Amino acid sequence: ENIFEQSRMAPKTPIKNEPIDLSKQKGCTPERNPITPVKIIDRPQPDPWTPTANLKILVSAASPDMRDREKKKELFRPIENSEQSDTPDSLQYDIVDDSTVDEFEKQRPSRKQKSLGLLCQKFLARYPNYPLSTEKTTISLDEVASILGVERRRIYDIVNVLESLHLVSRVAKNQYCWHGRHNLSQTLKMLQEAGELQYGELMTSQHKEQDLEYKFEKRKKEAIPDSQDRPLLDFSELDCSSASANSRKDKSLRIMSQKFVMLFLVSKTKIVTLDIAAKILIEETQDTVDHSKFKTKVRRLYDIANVLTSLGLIKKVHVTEERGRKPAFKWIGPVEFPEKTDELRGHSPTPDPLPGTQRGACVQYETSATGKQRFTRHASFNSAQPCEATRRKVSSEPNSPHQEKQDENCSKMINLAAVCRQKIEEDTGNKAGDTEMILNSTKSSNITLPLSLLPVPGDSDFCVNPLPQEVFPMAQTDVPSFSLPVGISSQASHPSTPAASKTENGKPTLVPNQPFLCFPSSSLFMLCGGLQENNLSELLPTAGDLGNRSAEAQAAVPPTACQKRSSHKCSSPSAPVDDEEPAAKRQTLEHSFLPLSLVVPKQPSESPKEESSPGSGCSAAVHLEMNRFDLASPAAPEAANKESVKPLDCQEQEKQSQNKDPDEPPPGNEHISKENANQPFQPQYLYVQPTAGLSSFNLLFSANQAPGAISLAANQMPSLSVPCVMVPSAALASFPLICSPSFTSPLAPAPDGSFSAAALTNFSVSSLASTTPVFISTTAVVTPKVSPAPSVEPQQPPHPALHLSPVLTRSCSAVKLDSPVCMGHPVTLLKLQQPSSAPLTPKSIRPAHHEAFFKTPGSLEDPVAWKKHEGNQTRNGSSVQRRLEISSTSPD
DNA sequence: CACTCCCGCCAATTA
DNA sequence: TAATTGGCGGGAGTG
Repeated sequence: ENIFEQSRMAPKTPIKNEPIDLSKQKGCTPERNPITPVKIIDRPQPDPWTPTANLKILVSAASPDMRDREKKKELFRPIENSEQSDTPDSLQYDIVDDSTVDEFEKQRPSRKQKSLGLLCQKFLARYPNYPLSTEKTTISLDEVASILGVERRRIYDIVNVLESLHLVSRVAKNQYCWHGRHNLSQTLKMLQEAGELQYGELMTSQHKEQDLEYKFEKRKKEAIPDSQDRPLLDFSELDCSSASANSRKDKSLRIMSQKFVMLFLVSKTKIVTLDIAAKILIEETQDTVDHSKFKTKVRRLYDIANVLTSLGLIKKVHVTEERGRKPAFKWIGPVEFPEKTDELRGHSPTPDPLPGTQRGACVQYETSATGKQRFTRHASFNSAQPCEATRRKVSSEPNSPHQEKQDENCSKMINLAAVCRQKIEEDTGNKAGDTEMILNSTKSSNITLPLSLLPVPGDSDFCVNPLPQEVFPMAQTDVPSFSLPVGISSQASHPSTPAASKTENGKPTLVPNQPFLCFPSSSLFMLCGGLQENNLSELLPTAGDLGNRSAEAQAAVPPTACQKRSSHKCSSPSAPVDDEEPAAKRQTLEHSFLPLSLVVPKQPSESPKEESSPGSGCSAAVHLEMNRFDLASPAAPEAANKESVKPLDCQEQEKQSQNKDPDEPPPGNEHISKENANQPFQPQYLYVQPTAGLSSFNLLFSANQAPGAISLAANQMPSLSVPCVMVPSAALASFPLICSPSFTSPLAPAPDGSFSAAALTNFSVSSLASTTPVFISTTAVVTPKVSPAPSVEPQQPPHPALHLSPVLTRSCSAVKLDSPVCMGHPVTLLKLQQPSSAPLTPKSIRPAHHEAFFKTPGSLEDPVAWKKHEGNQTRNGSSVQRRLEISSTSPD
C-alpha cells in the first residue's frame, strides 16, 4: 500500500513512503491474496526505524482526520489497486470528507481490506522472515499502528499471535522485538509435543462425546496434576489452563493461539474445524458450553486464524460433514520440525549463522499475574536474543520458578537439552510418567521429523516435499530402527531392496538395519479408498461426529494417543501423511481396520534417564530414542468395525495415561511397547500408496507374504514390523482391514522369521532380547504396567524397550506392560479383536467411500494390485513414493 | 441466514 | 493515576 501511495502520494504523504519497502518478494506469501500483491512485499531487511520515527511524528502531528483519510486511502488503494486512484490524492484527502464520500465508497474500503489478515500481511511484510542475527529489529507498536493505519488494538491482535509463535517477543512497553522465523520450527515442535500431550487423543477422536470426556480429562489434569503438568509443556501456555486461575492471560489470545496451533500439529489430518477447536479451547467452561462463549471463542479463533493464514501456516478450507459444511482450517505449515540441525537447514534460507548460539536462546518467561508461569523457551538462536533483555515481566515474575536460566549460550542443541532437562526435572519431580511423556515426545518429535511427506520444515514455504529421503535425516540416529515416513516406509519396508536403497541413500545405516518402517497410522488408512483430497477434507475433518467417524477418530486416535503417551514418535510420521491423505480413505480404513500406525512408544523408565542426562542428554536422549524407536503398529485389526469397542475405552485410557502416566498400562490398548530397534530388520512390507489416479488403494504388503487373505503374514523382524494391508473392497468391506501382526520375536537376530499370520497386528519387538513377551489375545488383557521408570540407565538403553503402542482402535486393546525390570522388557499385551467377520457397520461404510472406491478404477484393482505389488514390491515402493509425492503436492 | 470478523468499549495490568 | 494491554461481544459486511 505504502508503496503505491508513495509513488503517487509521495508528494503528499511522505510518511507513507518510509514504511515499507517495496521489494516484494517474499517467498512467503505464496498463497495470499492476489489482490494486493503489493502487500506481499517483503523486505529483506528490517526497515530502519528512524524514518519511522519521523513518520510517527508527522502522523501524530497530522490531524486525526488526516490520518483517517490517509489510512482509508491507503487501505483502499492497495486493494483497488490501483491505480485509478491516481487521481488527485491530495485532493482527495481534502475532498474526501464530503463529496468524496462517494468516491470512498467506490473505493470502498471494504471490510476485507481492513481485515486482520491483510493487516497482518502488511505487518509481516515489514520484517524479514529470517533476520540476520545481528540485527535486532524492534517494533514499536505505535509506529506500526500509525504506519499501517490502524488502531493499536489491532496490532495487539497480531502481535499476540506472533508472540505465541515466538516470532516476536515483547521487550518493553511499546516495544516488541522481531525474531522472524528462525525459531519457528522449534516453536512448532514444542507445540507439537505439548499438543500431543494434551490433545493427542482428542485430535484423533474428535467426537463430541470425546470432547466431553476430553474436557473431563482436562479438568482432572488440572485439578490433580496441575503443577506437574505444567512442567511438561514447554510452553506454559498449555499449562496455563490448569495452572492459573485464569487471569486474563489465561484466556489470552496467545494461549489460544498456541493451543490452536497444537491442535493442528497433533491432528492427523491437519485440518481443524473451528467449532471443534472452539470446543476444545473452551476448556474451562467445559461444562458450560455457553453458546455465547462458544461464539466468542470462535471469533477469537478467526482472529488467530487470520494471522496464521498470513503467516502461511494454515489455510481455510471447508470440511463437509454429514451435517454440512463447516469452516475449518488446514495446516499448511511445516509438519515436522527438524531438530536443531534440521532447523538450520530449514532455515537455510536465511543465512543464519547460528551465532545465536551464544546469546542464544532466549528464554522467555511470561508469567501471568496469577502466577502461572508460562515460560516459553525458545530456542531461539540468533534472532531471539534480543529478547533477553526485558520481557515484560519476566524478571518480575515472582512466580515462575522456571525462570531458570536462560542460557544464552546454548546452541539450539543446548536449548533443547535444557528443555529436556527441565522437563525431566519437573517431570520427575512431578511425575515420572509425565516426564517420560515429554521426553518421549521430544524424542519422538525428533524422530518423526524424518517423515518424508512432510513439508520441509524450515522454510517459509511449505512445500511439500515428497521426498522422503530428505526427510529421513532422522535417520541420523544411529539407531537402526526408525520410523519411516510414509513414503519412505514403503520403500523401506520392502525387503526387497528398493526401499532399502532409498533408505540407504538417506541413511545407510538405517537401511540395513531398519527393521521396519513406521507408517503413520494415517497412511494405513490410506489404503482404502482413495478419495481425493478434496473428498478427504470432507471426511476427515469432521472428526468425530458420527459413530462412524468416531470410529475413525478412534482409530486415528490410538496412534495419537500412543504417541502422546508413548512417545510421540509416531505422530510425526503419521501426520504428514495425513494431510494429504484423504480422510475418506482413512475412514474407510478406519472402519475396517486400524491404521497401522507405528508408534514409537516411549519407554518408560528409560526415557527419563536419558533425559536426565544433561544437555548432551538431550541429544543423547534423542539417540536413544532413535534406537528405541518403536513402532507401534497398530494392530488394528479390523476392529474398526467394531465400534463395539468403545472408543471411550481408548479415550479413557488415553486420558488416564495422559493425565498421569503415560506409562500406565493402558488398559486398553494402546501401548504396546516395544523395543528397540537396534536390530536390523528388513522391511517386510510395502506400503503402496495409491496412485494419484487411483487414489483408492494402498496396500501394504508384507514382503513375504501375499496378502491374499485377510490376514497377512508378516515377517518377523527383530523389531517389529507392522504389516498391514488394507484392502478396501466392497467385498472386503466386511473386513477391510487386514493386519498382520508381525511380531517380533524377540530379538531375533535372525530376522525374519516368521511371521505370524495372525491377523493381527504387529508389534515390535524389543530390541533386546526379546525378553519381552508379547501377548496377543483377542480378549483384552490388562496387565499392570510397570512402573515407569524410575531409575534407569541413562545413557544406555541397553535394551531399549520400545513400546509400541500400537494403535489400537477400540477394537483392539493392547496393553503393554513394562517389565519392572525397567526398561527391560516390556510385555505387551494386545488384545485384538478379531477381525470380526462382521462387516463394518453400515454407517461406517459410507457410500462415499465406496464411491471413492469405485471411482477410481485403479483403486479397484486392489486385489490385483496387491498381487502385483507383491510381485514387484520394489517397484511399487518407488512408485508409491512418487505417488505420495505427487499426492502431497497435488493437494494444494 | 450463516459465516466472518471489524470495531472499539472498557477492564485488567503496567508503568 | 495514566497508559498500555487485551478480553469481549455487538453487530455489520459478505456471500
